[in-house]
Amino acid sequence: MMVESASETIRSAPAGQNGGVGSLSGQADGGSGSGTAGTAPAAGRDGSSRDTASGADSNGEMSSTELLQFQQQQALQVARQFLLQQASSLNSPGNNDSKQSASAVQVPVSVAMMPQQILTPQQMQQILSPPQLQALLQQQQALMLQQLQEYYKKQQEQLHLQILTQQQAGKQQPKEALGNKQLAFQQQLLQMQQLQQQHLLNLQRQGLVNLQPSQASGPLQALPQAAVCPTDLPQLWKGEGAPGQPAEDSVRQEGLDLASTAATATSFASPPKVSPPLSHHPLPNGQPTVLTSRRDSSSHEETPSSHPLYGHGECKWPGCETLCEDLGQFIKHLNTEHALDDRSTAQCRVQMQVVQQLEIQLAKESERLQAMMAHLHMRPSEPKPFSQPVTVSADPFPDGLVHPPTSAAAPVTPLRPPGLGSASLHSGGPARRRSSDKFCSPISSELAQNHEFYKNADVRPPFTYASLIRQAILETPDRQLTLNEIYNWFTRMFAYFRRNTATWKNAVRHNLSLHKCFVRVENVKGAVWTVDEREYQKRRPPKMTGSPTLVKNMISGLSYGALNASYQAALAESSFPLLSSPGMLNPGSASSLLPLSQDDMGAPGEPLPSNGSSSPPRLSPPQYSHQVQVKEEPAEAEEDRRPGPPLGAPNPSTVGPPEDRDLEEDLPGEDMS
DNA sequence: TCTGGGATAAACAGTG
DNA sequence: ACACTGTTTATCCCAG
Repeated sequence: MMVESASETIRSAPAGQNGGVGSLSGQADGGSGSGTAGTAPAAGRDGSSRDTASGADSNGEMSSTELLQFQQQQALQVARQFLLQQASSLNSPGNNDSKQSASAVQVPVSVAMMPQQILTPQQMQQILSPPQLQALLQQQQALMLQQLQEYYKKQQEQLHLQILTQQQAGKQQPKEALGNKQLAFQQQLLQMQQLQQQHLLNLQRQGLVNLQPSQASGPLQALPQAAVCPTDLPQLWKGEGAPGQPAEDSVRQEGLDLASTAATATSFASPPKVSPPLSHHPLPNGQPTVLTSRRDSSSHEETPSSHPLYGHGECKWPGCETLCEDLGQFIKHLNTEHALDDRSTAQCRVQMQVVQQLEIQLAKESERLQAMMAHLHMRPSEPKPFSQPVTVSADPFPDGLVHPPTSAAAPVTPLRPPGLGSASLHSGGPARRRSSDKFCSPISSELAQNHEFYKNADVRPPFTYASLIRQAILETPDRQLTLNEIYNWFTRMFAYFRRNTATWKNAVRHNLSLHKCFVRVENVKGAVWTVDEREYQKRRPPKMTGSPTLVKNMISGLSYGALNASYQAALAESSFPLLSSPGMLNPGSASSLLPLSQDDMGAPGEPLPSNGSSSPPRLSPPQYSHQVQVKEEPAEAEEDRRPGPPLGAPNPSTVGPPEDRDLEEDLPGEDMS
């Protein structure tokens, strides 16, 4: 069974090229880690700080302490206003209210949803009952809330500290001329960046450290990949003038013009009023940190006299890591190396955007989750923690490093993608009876909807090899792929195949050879595989008419209760709109997926809609013949396949659907073979 | 129970 | 000799 695994693994390594995939690896756990870092109820603090800030505005003379507080508050306020401004400016174009609810946010929702879906098989196996599902949802929610709260807290605390330090140093700095307000804001920006980076680093670090077998998949998939990938941050922070850094470039160009920054922000939501914390994980330190001077509460393990940017004897400024013997030295370093300049500001902006993204996503997802839970009559509370503190963790797949969970032993689990309503994955055994696309939603749409999911979750896709291969081929411009390219597609599109390399390649080859729908064409460069759509459609007469069976599969196959069935159905309909916005996709995936929609639309071969509610596009094979009329010939005759009339116009009927066109293209190839 | 489809495993051959 | 590709056969499982 696993004989090949060794060599396969090695060979598939190159496939890693696809790998941009896991840019977010290792963050998931970070979420948990940071979450447990003991943060204070940010939400509450948040509100208070804002209020007090406004009140402080009227102050004329104040003590140094008051001044500090005032500045801090102001900074926060300014920052918030800025954020709001961004939100409105971003949304206004589309006349969306600054209210900025989920719909308006340009956030890769699908990605955002990940945390809710990415679970290790083992974990998912525990979620076979409604109560467990509920628990999972709650946990996920709690996690997100925690993250958000932590961000707030950190921002506030660090802002405070930063102000203090800057204040001290500011006396000797020329930039003092900037004025308190601006300085405060600058500091705020700096802090935000620092915080964000620290957080991300922390997440990543933990993600690597906490890679426990049962927590391979990651929640932080929720991070805005489309916007600023955590992995990109270091570059952004460091490589100031690095070309090819749009965000940064814009940042630099904009200089300190805050208003213009809005343009760079990919999205933003109103000051995330941290969703009314259904906090299952009540944050430990509930102190009103904001106004109190230094008090290291958050994840900073430093002593009271420490600085959030200073830890373990080194500067924690993004990409700095300069060693500083003591706090004093550090502060000096901070003021000299990370002074208020364009660079720092730019970094800050980047950081800010990241924070915004996260906040938006968090708020959005929280909102969604609540709505979902409400719909499902689930109570948003009830922590009901799982055995594992954090069921979701980063998905380290990309690098193919630690992928403990789904082992060959338990390669397949009930874990299902959000949008997938199909499939009959039986918990037992390696996905036997993988729903062929004929029984569930169209693979293309399904794939499109859950692209990110499959890409990051080590879940076996509920499609047959044949359908997957076909999809891979059809996604390419010329509808043809070499075997290796098919391999790459598999690994690129599915985390599962990045990990479980033992048999699938063999299976792919087997399928290519076995199914007549796959035609090997001798190409200049070698042999490529194409899809004979007609044959593919013939493969199996659509016995089932969709919904009934599908539903049955969904429920029985998964042992899910009605609740889960409906839940999944709901997910299938609502989640992962990512494909609707190609821009949110990773370059690679985006391009590869583009054809999908097309495929969905015109693909005659596409199976019945998963929901089955809609009228079956294809009632019977015959109906398809119109497209492929060319081949009435027995499925067997290989030669017959060669379009007799075909050559010139292989598929006379190829008028409509894109695929028909493709078919035409393929046919010539057949001749070649 | 039979049958068909799909997955898996493995043997084998051809090629570079 | 080896790796890759492609074909084929056998077996098992599942669903209809």
